[in-house]
Amino acid sequence: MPLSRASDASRRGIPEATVARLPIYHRVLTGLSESGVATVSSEELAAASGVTSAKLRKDLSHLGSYGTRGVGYDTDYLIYQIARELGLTQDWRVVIVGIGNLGHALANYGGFAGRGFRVVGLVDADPSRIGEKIPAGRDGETVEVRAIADLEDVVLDGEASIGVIATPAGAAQDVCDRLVAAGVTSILNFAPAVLSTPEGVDVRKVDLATELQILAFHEQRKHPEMHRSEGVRS
Amino acid sequence: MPLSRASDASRRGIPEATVARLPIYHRVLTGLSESGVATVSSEELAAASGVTSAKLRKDLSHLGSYGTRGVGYDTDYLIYQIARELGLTQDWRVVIVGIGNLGHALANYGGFAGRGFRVVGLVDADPSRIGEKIPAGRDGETVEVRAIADLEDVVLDGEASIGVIATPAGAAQDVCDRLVAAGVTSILNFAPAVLSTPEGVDVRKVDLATELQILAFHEQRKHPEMHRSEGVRS
DNA sequence: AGATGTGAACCAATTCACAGCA
DNA sequence: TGCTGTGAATTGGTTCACATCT
Repeated sequence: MPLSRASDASRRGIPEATVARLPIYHRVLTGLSESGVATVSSEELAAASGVTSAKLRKDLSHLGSYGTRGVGYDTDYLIYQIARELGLTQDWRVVIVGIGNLGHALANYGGFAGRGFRVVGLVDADPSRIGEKIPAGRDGETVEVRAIADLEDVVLDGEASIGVIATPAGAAQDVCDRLVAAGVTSILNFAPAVLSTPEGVDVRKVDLATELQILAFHEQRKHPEMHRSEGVRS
Repeated sequence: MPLSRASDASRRGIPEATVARLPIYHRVLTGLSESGVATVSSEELAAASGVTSAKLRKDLSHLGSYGTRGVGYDTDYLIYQIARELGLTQDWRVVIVGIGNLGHALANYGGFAGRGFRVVGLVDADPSRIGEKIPAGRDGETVEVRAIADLEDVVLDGEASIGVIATPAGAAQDVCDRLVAAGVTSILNFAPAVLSTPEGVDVRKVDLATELQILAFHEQRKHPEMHRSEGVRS
């Protein structure tokens, strides 16, 4: 590959691990800005974000050179640059499928509005929920729950490109297929199921049970006496 | 380091990336077993889990040699081995703090019971919720919501070692400190806040807004024409 | 002086490709 | 023959340490 040439650290290819941390920096910086902090050093921002300063600087270096040597980073300028890189300056239209407790929690999660995400549609399979108005976003706006049969219309009318699946596992693949067919190209999946999608559609999975199991694994290792002494042949 | 010697791939040090995938294999295998599948090849299990077969085999090799060459893996035996490695054979006692929609969703999430997790306590700061009985686990059992002031008692009485934080960001660090002081050594944090904990306490973070932002980043890259053509000096 | 930005060294994870066993 | 298990090669990510710039 040609490697293009020279300087340009920004264009093309920010490491995935870095992308996963940018939202944290963005949130921490927003908090600092609201507290009136105009400038931060990599040391300070790193500590507040729970990473090392070397990692933070390397991460930011992938976006460009936005710091000042001997001084640090301008809080608001850095917020803007990260937001731009993440695409937070656009507004992303999101449809949530499955309005149980989890879908409900997602719908009125405060962190979406103000970060470029707008919930434009809610869909549920339970007929008794249809028509229910759910507060979405920070202010008093509400979104009405519509029938699962209308899923395609909800996506098209709302011009949504992101779908959130908060249904039981059994329904997830079908919902996924329909979301994709209606034009959704990014999916956040909370159902404990492995989804298959065509090329070009991104899926991220959040699995509550998995997270607990990972914790349990480490927890177990902290208490060696509990090892149900297995195998190893005596 | 001495490397102990020979064979023993299992004891000490399963890679973190492998640990994160074991719960998926476990769930997929459970599904296969319920469908009457007695044997799987790495190819089949990998496809069903959304990974490559080489990765799957490498992952499983860290637990030991539980497959049969030319044949594959015995479904139930592999389920058991993964469960044992993850500590799913013990019962983990979990306290959930913050019983909003999210906490509610977590409390009656079906995937916990039957995987070794038992919700032994629910705590909320809202006085109007105290005393409410929430169904937890697969059967009809309920757990009563108790006051935030009782947090320490709930942890101690329930002998919980795992805490789940589903409070607003502002309350998270305080709740975390109190959980740790009461003896919790593993924490699953849903609040959008960076927690600091003493050595020896594990924290995993699940951040809904972060996940969406990562999706948005990739979504943005799919539509280059939308780039708000910035900088690069003309 | 005091911080950033970054090459170089290091470590972890993935992929390749095949030896070895049922 | 067919599939597992694993060294070797590769890729990706983190840490170190310092040259560089304000």
